[in-house]
Amino acid sequence: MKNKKVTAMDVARLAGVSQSSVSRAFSENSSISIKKKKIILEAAEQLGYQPNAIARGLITNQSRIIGIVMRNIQNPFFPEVLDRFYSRLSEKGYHVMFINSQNNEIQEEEVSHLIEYSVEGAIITDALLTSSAVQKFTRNGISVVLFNRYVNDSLSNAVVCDNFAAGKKIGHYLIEKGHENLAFISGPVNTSTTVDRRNGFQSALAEHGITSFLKENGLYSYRGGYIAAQRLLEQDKDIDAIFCSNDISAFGAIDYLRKQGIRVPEDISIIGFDNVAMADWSSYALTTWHQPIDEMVDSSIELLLNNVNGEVRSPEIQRLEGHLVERGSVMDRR
Amino acid sequence: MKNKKVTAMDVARLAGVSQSSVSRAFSENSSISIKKKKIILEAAEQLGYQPNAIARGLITNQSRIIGIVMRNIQNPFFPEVLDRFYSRLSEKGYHVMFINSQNNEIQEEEVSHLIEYSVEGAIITDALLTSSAVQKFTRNGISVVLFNRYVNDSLSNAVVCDNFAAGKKIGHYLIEKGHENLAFISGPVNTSTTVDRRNGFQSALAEHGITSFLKENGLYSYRGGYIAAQRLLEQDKDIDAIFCSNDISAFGAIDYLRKQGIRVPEDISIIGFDNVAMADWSSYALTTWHQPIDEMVDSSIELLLNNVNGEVRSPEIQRLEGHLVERGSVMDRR
DNA sequence: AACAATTTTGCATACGTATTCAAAAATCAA
DNA sequence: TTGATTTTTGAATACGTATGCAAAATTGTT
Repeated sequence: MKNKKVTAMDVARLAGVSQSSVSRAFSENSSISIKKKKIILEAAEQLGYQPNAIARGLITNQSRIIGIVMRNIQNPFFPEVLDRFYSRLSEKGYHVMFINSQNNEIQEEEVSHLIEYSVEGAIITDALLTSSAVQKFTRNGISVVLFNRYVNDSLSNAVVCDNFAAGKKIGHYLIEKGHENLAFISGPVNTSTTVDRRNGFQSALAEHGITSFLKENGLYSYRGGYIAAQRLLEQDKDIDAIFCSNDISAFGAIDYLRKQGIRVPEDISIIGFDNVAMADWSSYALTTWHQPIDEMVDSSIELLLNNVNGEVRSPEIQRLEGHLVERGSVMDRR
Repeated sequence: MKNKKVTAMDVARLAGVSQSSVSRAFSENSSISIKKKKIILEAAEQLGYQPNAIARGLITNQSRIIGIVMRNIQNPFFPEVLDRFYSRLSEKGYHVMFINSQNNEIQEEEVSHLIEYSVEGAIITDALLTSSAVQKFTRNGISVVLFNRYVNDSLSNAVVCDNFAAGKKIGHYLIEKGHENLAFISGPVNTSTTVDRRNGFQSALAEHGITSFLKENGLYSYRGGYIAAQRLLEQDKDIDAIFCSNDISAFGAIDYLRKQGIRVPEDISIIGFDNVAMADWSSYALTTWHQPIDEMVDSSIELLLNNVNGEVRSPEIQRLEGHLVERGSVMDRR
């Protein structure tokens, strides 16, 4: 038989006070005498009272929930991002509603779910917003920040790694290490991460008089990187370095090369992007670009919470700087 | 300036009906004429009305939220589990409140959060419940299922892989492949997964007259597996196979052996447990035991939802059968 | 002791929805 | 057309909490 739920009214009766006093005992910055508060908390403990966040949310219009919409949860980069978001948000008293997304653009249903629960903000990782979605969030006073992706439509706040600068530095780095015949394995085309990383890379190569290089779409996946490497080598056997625009596809590319008896980095250098945990595993020892996840998460949350009141501000895109991590997958050919 | 929230009252006014009719228009199994429903839905669309799940939850005492408490989110096994739970739960109309846990036992604060939001159930992965926590959940009518872990205290439902049977089959498999000097890399001691996998392994070895084997704690991590392998080899250079009780520590063990110039599987065979995606990567090509995540998730949800009404039933432990996945890390020495 | 100032507390109410109950409307059968 | 039956609909209410407002209580000053 289901127990009857314990409410503030029950606590009030036991403690000999009013329901509003019980509510004040559980709030910060409320006027209540120390003595009465003590009595109330003891009564609550005795009854096993737990404030009802749903009722509180209805009254205050503050759910204390942040929605995190995440794609590619099985890419090790994103569990790390989720871990960091969770830490920071729970420190600030927020709870996380998790939405596992499947599409490049957040779906109407996903938007509806977030609005239904009056989330106080939404972090969208690795996906984009339609203008209809932006409108719905804005109309409902829900602050949104795109994490790791952005669009130049001036509608959404975003926090990304400075991918262009990173791609450029990677380009210079590979050339300075003596590589001449470079190739690029991208993620899904037209995503801001792919475009910016490739454009930065291209910019660096152009400065060295290299006006073209081979590109294949690695779909940001292990298998995609494996196949992309295969396709690149079919086109040009003299490639001496490949910039993979994420770590997972770099692992796939490395495994393809190894299967062909091509040594990494002796024969072909591989560099990745993200710096996931297994980049450090000695079977890969991947040289890669470290994304500043901590800073990106902190900036995202700051941007998010500074808009939770629904103030209309000009959306901004924050680009944060990562850094190179040298391990063993890039040869020094000088 | 924040927009005023659109409510069912607003829709009612525009549609020329009552608020209760609007509510009925958004509900299934409500009595409302087709004509009126159409008018109401059009008015709602025009105003951008979104039912308020918080208000609904207060009335119905059904939050439609399931809490998922997860540890070790950066172990690739768990993002896959989260992905599957999310899929199944959203199909059934549930939303996921995500809690990233850090301890072997779910914390009081985490219990309080779940109760506060009146979650309709909670999945606890890779962690345990104190009896105090069980009491609180029960008192609040919240169904709980432990995923991948259990305790023999008869208080909590649990769904696990049949780890004992798996460990036993792995033991027989390695011996049948001609290995004689076996070792075991465990997870944290006293966890049900470690204990059952080791006990099953031990049982198989005993049937072949092998009464002891070396064990080291690999902490279910890459670095832990790496160091455990090192310690094992320090103790006995003639080990010819190591059963690692999860894949991540198997990757660490493999990398340690490779660093020492010890070939896997020619010199030492390695077998893991879980069958995470990178077990299939050709740099590891890990032979491993596949955990039946889909079935485990389905059983967990069935167990969970069959208790959402808070009916008191004898807690049960469901053990589901996995299977061996042979790749390239176990040598056939016959 | 009396009065002023401040703090504490309870009453009343609202938040937005779902649902009970009964009235109104619609439908059906004779 | 009338009466019986069924369906639809709105009024009223409750869900559990937070808070405004004013009364009550407490504290401080003269």
